[in-house]
Amino acid sequence: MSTEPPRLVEAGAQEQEDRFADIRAVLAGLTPRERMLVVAERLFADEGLAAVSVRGITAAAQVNLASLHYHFGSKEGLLEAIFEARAKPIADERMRRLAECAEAPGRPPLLEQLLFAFLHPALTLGLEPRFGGPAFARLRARLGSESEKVSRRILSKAFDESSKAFMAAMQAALPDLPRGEFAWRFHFLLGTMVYTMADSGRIQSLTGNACDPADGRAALDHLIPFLAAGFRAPSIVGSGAAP
Amino acid sequence: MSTEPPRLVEAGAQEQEDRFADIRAVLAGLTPRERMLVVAERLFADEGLAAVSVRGITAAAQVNLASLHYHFGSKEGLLEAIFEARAKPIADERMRRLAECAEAPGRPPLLEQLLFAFLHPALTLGLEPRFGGPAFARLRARLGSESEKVSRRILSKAFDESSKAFMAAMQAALPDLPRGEFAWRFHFLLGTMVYTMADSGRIQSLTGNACDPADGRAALDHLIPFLAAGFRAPSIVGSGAAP
DNA sequence: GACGTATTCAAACGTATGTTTACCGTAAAC
DNA sequence: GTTTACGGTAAACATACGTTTGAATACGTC
Repeated sequence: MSTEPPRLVEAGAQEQEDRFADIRAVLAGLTPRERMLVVAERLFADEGLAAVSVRGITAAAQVNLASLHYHFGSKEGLLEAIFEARAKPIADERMRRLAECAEAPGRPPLLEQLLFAFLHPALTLGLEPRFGGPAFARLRARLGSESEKVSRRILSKAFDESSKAFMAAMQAALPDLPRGEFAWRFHFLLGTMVYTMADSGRIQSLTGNACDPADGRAALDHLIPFLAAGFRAPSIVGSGAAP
Repeated sequence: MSTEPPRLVEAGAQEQEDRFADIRAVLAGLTPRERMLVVAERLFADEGLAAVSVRGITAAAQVNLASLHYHFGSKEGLLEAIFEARAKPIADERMRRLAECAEAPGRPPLLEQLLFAFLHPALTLGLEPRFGGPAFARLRARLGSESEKVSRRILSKAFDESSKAFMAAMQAALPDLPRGEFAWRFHFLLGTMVYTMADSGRIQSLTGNACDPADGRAALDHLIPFLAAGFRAPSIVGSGAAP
């Protein structure tokens, strides 16, 4: 935000206390293209899209500046490539688990089963620490409040299909809930999920680390009963108790 | 993200289809300092902190470039001034309503009353359309995923006191809920609130405008029963039903 | 070994950035 | 009537930005 202190050397060229020391060994075994993907994912998640420069990315990935445009065409192309690599597996896994729910004997599937199938991939997949932990989750959360056009298109492309499939299944599991009410509650579901993935540090600051949103498993354990109860709350527009 | 087409004139100097046409008349009656506050709030909310330049702000506010640094010292100083002007009223109103809840005859205050007192100021205050609608709400939501140091400090300063007060009161209204479980659920509450304030357009894209998060009153009506049910869900760690 | 494609590289291009400087105009205070 | 303080202005400063260029290198194929 404020003017950076004048760089002594070419921008981003020096080591700057290597932020990727923890995965330097992993990075060394990757191709330049893959290195850029991994590094940019984490930098975007930590600093925001606009705050990260292509020079910063290429320096951290230890590749030449022009390599980024050679492989991805532009900074935005790099972002799309990250989503291609990370979001698709999550969406695919969601669809796979939804199919499993539908095939299970006791139909229609329980609300809790659907919530788990929807949330588990997002909150735990791609969290392998060898790739720098929950970087993609934070990036996805951040994209929800970025520069509109770009991010909205990318999120739609990545998640619309699986989200809509789950909305239909959950609606079927809640036959008494009016459509409008259900839309609001699904919106709230997305809010808890995205806010957890963002791990803004706010709840830690308020409670002194009483809970840690980065712990995807714990988050799920607490989130599912909370959401299930919310979804099953009586509707505020003519409830099922109408005469 | 991609390189903007080359500007014909000095950056931001031309009209560019005046994005503030709706409040131009209001702006004209304000001092340069106030104009910058109002304009920057909306631009920050729409584009993100890093994506908005001081030239863009000063051009839109129709003040000289150097005026921004004269009044606020820096771009970051301007952001803090916006929070000073907008967040304090919200936090103050929260505390006022909390005191009202505590004084009411039927104590302890109902969970729903506390939720309303906490959420209503955030979701409806500062939405006066004369200042360009829910700009501050979107800005606050966006700040939750911005460049860490800056935003975290600003959010803490603005909201820690009132949030902690409400946590204590809500905990008292839920005597059977373990502290750790409550922390998670308060975190989820923040998620639904922030995501609603962000109004990312995601739910509209998924449902075809079945609900509109920018409608603070409707959001509250749906949010409070949802959250109350979630908070009252049985605890997953030893519930009250223990022998 | 020579050819052709794929990748890497150093350097530059043009422009945008946050911030500072030094100079004007105004209007109340003495 | 000069001083003082405040707000506004144009121009410049230094550097960061995304992107492009054209030559150099690697590499598998014939």
